[in-house]
Amino acid sequence: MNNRGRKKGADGEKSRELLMEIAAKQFALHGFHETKISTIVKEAHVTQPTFYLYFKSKEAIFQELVDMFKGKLHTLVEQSRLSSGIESAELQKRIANGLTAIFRLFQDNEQIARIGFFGSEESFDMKKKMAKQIEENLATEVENGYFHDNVDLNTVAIAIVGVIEHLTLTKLWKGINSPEELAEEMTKLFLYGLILVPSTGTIQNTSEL
Amino acid sequence: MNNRGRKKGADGEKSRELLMEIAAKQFALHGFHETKISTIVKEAHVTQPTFYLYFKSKEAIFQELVDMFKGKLHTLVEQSRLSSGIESAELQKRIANGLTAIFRLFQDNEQIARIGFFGSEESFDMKKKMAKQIEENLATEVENGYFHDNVDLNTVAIAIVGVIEHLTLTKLWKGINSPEELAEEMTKLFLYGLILVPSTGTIQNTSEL
Amino acid sequence: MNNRGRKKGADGEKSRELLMEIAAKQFALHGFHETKISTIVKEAHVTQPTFYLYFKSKEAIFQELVDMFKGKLHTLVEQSRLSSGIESAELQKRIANGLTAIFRLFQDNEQIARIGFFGSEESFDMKKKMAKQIEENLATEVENGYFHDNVDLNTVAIAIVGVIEHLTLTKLWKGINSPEELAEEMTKLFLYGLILVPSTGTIQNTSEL
Amino acid sequence: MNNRGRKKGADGEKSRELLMEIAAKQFALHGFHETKISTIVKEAHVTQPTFYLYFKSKEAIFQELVDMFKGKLHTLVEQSRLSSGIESAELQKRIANGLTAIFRLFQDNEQIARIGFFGSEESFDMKKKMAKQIEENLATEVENGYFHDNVDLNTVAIAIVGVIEHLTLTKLWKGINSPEELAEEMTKLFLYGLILVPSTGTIQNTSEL
DNA sequence: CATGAATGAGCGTTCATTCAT
DNA sequence: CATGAATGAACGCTCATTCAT
Repeated sequence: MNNRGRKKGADGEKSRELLMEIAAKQFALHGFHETKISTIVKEAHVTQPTFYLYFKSKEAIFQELVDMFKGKLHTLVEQSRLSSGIESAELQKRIANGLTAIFRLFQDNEQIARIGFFGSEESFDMKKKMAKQIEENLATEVENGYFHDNVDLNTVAIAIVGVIEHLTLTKLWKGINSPEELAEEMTKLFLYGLILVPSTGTIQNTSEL
Repeated sequence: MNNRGRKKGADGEKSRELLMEIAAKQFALHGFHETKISTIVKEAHVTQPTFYLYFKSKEAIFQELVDMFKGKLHTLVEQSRLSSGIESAELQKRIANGLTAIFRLFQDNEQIARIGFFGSEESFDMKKKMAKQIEENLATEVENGYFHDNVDLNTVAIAIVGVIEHLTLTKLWKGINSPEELAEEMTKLFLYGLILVPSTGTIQNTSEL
Repeated sequence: MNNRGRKKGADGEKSRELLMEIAAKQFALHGFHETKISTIVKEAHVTQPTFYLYFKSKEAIFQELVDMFKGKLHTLVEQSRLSSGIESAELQKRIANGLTAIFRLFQDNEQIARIGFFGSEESFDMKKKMAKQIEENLATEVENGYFHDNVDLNTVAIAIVGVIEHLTLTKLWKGINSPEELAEEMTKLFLYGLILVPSTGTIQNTSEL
Repeated sequence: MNNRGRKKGADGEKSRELLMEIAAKQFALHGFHETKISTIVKEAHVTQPTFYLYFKSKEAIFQELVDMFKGKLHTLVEQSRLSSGIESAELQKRIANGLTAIFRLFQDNEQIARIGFFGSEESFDMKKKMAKQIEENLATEVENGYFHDNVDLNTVAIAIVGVIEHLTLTKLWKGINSPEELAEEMTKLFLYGLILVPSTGTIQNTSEL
């Protein structure tokens, strides 16, 4: 006599999660405007009113997903701050570790990352904040005498974000490279540049930078 | 002083161009799907049928704008190929010039660039092709003994595209830096990296990369 | 006494059928292109989206109606084939029965018949097939020695279809004659023709007309 | 200094006729509502305003074409009345001649016939009038002792119109049979019917078919 | 005689959202 | 907890028709 009219073991929390999962996939695939509630509910085998039982609106569920990513990113930043405090002689390794963590975050949360970092209107803000933090880290390294400051640190920070972004889209999410690989390549590139220093045991042209 | 506020007998070519201009702005601002024909024609002070007098469909005008950007990019690439043939001792300058040209293109054609490079489905393709061309250039520099190949050239090329992309969005189009400035910073960064080489007249660690 | 004037929570199947009914009437009256969804839904006291709740498109509902008629016609043909197998001395009666069945079909399904037989692009095909079947029947009668073949049987078949068509439009659907009446008249006409055989003391078959 | 701005020897009467010709073709092919002014003028190499220089509206040119057919049909009827006055012993031939004339009219004026006889709202009326005249002719033949009246003459008349209509569409306009052939077959069919008179040693009128 | 440019009115269709049950 | 049924608002597009030149 219980379960009357219920569809196979309906469970509010379950439905909600299912809807979020499917919505994440759809938003990641097609963006906000091209994702249709009707598609989401169809795939979740529930009806449209059920959707509105759990989410106030299309905007609401989208924002919830964006916030999820924001949270993960925030956590990462918190942790990285800690680790950045540890003074270490192995500069390259330390930097690579930081980047690896970022790429891993993107790899493990592809869908909400797509939404939060590429599909939302807040993504600009998030990237800006990320750049800011990187800039601060860079400044520390300069102070510590590891990095020169011949290039504008904000520009460098923005460049790093741009590279992370593009490598994630074209390599990481295509399965071409692992987080570790990408992190290592990036680190080498940003640390030492492309120039081939003639090992004539003499002075090189980095001086005039 | 004639023709003021005239609706009938106006200049067709002008109407067409006006519509394109407004459409470009709208597409750049809101993307394809969120741009409404009704908005475009309202801003152009014409009615909807007038739009269809000049464009077959919403898709058609969008593609026309995308193609405009593709054309400009193609022209740029053509020219850069020529100049890249000229062997020059001033490597840094040469690279900076190439980047300056790209940033200038983006600066002078902001709207269609937004559409073609950021808003269209072809944008991925265009970036891929751009990366490919950059990779080829890098390979030449390696052969010529200017660059090392300690990092995967394709990864570098993709990184460069990512940096151009992000700097354009966050610096160039915000009016913070000029094409020349951005090009120079980028060149320095990618050529020499961030590492501060202790000028103790000794060997540097690029060797073990 | 409940449900009076209710818009929400109404019976979906009923709405669907109501829409089909009205659509049938409209298509029959004005043809496909001049029938407007707006008219249909207005008459059904629902809004346009409701229409699309039940039918994929204007084409879809039209085709559904055409198919309904095709089905009925097919069924009729199936049955008539069976009965045509029964050899009978009463040729005239048998033929009249066949025609009666056809006219009854048209009478009982006026609207979808109008659509399928007069308003659709398939109508030509259906008439052609109908003629073909009639031609086959005629050929059998010729073989059986009932009919001569002084006239081309295909022409006769087409003529019969033409007569059915026109009598349906001008007599049956105007309520002037019953299926039986029309069938009998047609049979007499096609069997014996109009000519008056001079009663020169010999037998002539016009007598039993 | 004349002809300034004129398109190649523009001549009002010529343009008008050209438009009518093309309109006739289009109306015949696609019916009234599916024929577009824009298509007509494009094919005539004139602009839309030019169309309205010669015709008040889409309805107007359509009606003009319908009237053309009505005129031709009227003329035919006039003539046939005259010829029907001539008493002749060769009944079959006389009737065939009448039908031939009708089929010829349809053959020589296919396009306006399609419009007037099949596509217009007046077509019913025209067919009704045609049937009426045929009925009168039949009545005369009955009075003259040529035809029996075992079948309702109005029904017969309508049947004849139906046959003409359908044979025109499926045989004449498909180029399968000539007016003469169709007329002869129709005549034989309607005069003598399909029945095979058993040749019980006596005369039967099927012989001379 | 003819046109380039424009429009009012309307059509088929879609989507996020909401009742009543 | 869930649904069947419905809708307001909007969108892309088309067509016959009309000015001003």
